[in-house]
This record gives sequence, C-alpha cells and structure tokens, in this order.
Amino acid sequence: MRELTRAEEQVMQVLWKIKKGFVKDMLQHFDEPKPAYNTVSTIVRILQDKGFVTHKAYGRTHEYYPVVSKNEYSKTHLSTFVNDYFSNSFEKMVSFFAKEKSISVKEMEEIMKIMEGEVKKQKENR
Amino acid sequence: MRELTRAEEQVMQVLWKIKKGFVKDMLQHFDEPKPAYNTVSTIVRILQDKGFVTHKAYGRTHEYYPVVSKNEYSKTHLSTFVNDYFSNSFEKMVSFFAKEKSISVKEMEEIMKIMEGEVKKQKENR
DNA sequence: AATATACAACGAATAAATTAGTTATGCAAC
DNA sequence: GTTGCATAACTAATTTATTCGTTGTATATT
Repeated sequence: MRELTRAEEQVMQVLWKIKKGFVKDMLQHFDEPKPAYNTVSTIVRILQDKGFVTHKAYGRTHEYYPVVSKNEYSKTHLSTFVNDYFSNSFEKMVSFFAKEKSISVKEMEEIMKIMEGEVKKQKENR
Repeated sequence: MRELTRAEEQVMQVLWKIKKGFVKDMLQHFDEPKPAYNTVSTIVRILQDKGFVTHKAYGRTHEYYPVVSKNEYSKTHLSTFVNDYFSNSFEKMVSFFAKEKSISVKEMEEIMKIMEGEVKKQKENR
C-alpha cells in the first residue's frame, strides 16, 4: 500500500470520519484555516488515483468514499513503524510503552483481559 | 518535537544504529544505491538545525551524535499515531492488533507478563 | 613551499508536494 | 434560450524536500 502525504492524510481522516461525502461536505470538516475548495478537490482526485478513494457520480457531481479503511491503513502504517523502531516486534513496542507509563494501569488491565480472551480463542482453534 | 522527512529519518536510523560517526561512517551503512557524500552531509546539517543531532569537532571534521534518542522519537511518533487513528487510546490500538492476529500468542503472553509486573509495581507506589 | 587530499559549507538543480486560480460544462432559475 | 451558479478537470504557481556539484580551507605529503 502506498503511503499518504500529510495533506492526503488529512483528507482521508475527514472521509473516514464522515464515511462519504461531496467535496463541499469534506470542506466543512477542516479546521481553520480551511483549504480552498479546489485544493480538496485536487487531493481527493489524487487519492482516487492512488486507490484510496472512489466515487459515485450524480450527474456531474461526485460523492467520494474511502476504499481503504482507516483500520487497513493503520495496520500497514503501524507495521512499518514497528519494523523500523522495534525490530518488528510488537512485544518490544508494547513493553516499551507500558514501562514508559504511556499506558495506564486501567488500560493495561483491560488489555490483559482482551489478550487472555484472544489467547484462549486461538489455542482452542488448533 | 519536529517531524522528520523521509530522507532525514533514514539518516537518523543510521546514526541511532552506529551511535556516533563521521559522514563517511554513516555513508557505509546505507543500502545500495548509496546517496552521495554531500547528500548525507547536507541532511545531517539540517538535522542539526532541527535539533536532532549535534557534533563534536576534531579540527575541521565533525563527528555527529543523535541528541534525540530513537526511543524519544518513537514515543512522540506513536503518540501522534495513537491519537490520529485510535482516538488517543493505547488500549484500543493494542486490542485492535491483538484481534487482528498481528501479535502472536507467544508475544501476548510475554506482554501480559510484563504488564502484570508493571501494574503491581505501580500499585505498590501509592 | 607546492601539491594532493579530505571535508564542511554553500548553493544550484531537480523533484515532489501543496495550493489555488482558470476553464469548461451542466443544471437551475427566470 | 440566456444568465448565473456549482462543480470537476486542468494547469500554473509556490513551497518544501532532495540530491549533489562546486568551492574554499585546513591538513597531510612530498
């Protein structure tokens, strides 16, 4: 999957948020200073070329949809990060942030609960 | 902390790996096709302006050091990511990847062990 | 001292990304 | 049908990032 530039990512974030929309709809969801209509229009067409977005035409106006979901994109994005910064080990990454206290006790307890469930589930399926 | 461009990040990865070095040392650690000496030299000076790197001068030649550690940078980097993609919740992020099977059972068990230790430690310190 | 070498600093050239003006077309209102 | 408006497509302009040749200077070599 190709990488998003900063401007492209901003547009994708908006589309992910609103699920679908015309350029003018997207425009509303930008913080001030809002970009020009044409700026968004150009970027969304680039995103279409890159395969992140598609559109449905109503006459001459286009309603855009994400093709790549936020989850899909975050998956490849984080994998690259884990690869580059934690020699491809999720464990290293999570441990680091746990020790750094970036993850609260409450969150850790919640994570452990979910992992227990996952571990059990995956062990059953053998 | 400022963000690194792609080229800058590559140079930082090399510096983080070798701990310190002259431009010619860094150069050796690039994959083919290696960039030109001057390219690396320019980028490392930009990194210096941005505060990611400093140098010790030996006469006229410079030995460069990272000022921002890989851990520090990865921390802000991941925080931004968690913020943008998981509404600032580590728990959401980790759960997602656990369910996606991006994290192996072995890794999860290891993570749980570390978290148990962390939770206990943090609860003691009250 | 003259020459060669190594390197930082500078700056020019190119490439990539971003921004937004201009144009053309279709549709609505009159 | 003419006018005005909305929008996609195109394109130009600008900004930012990347790459590396050129220059100047210090140091080593003879």
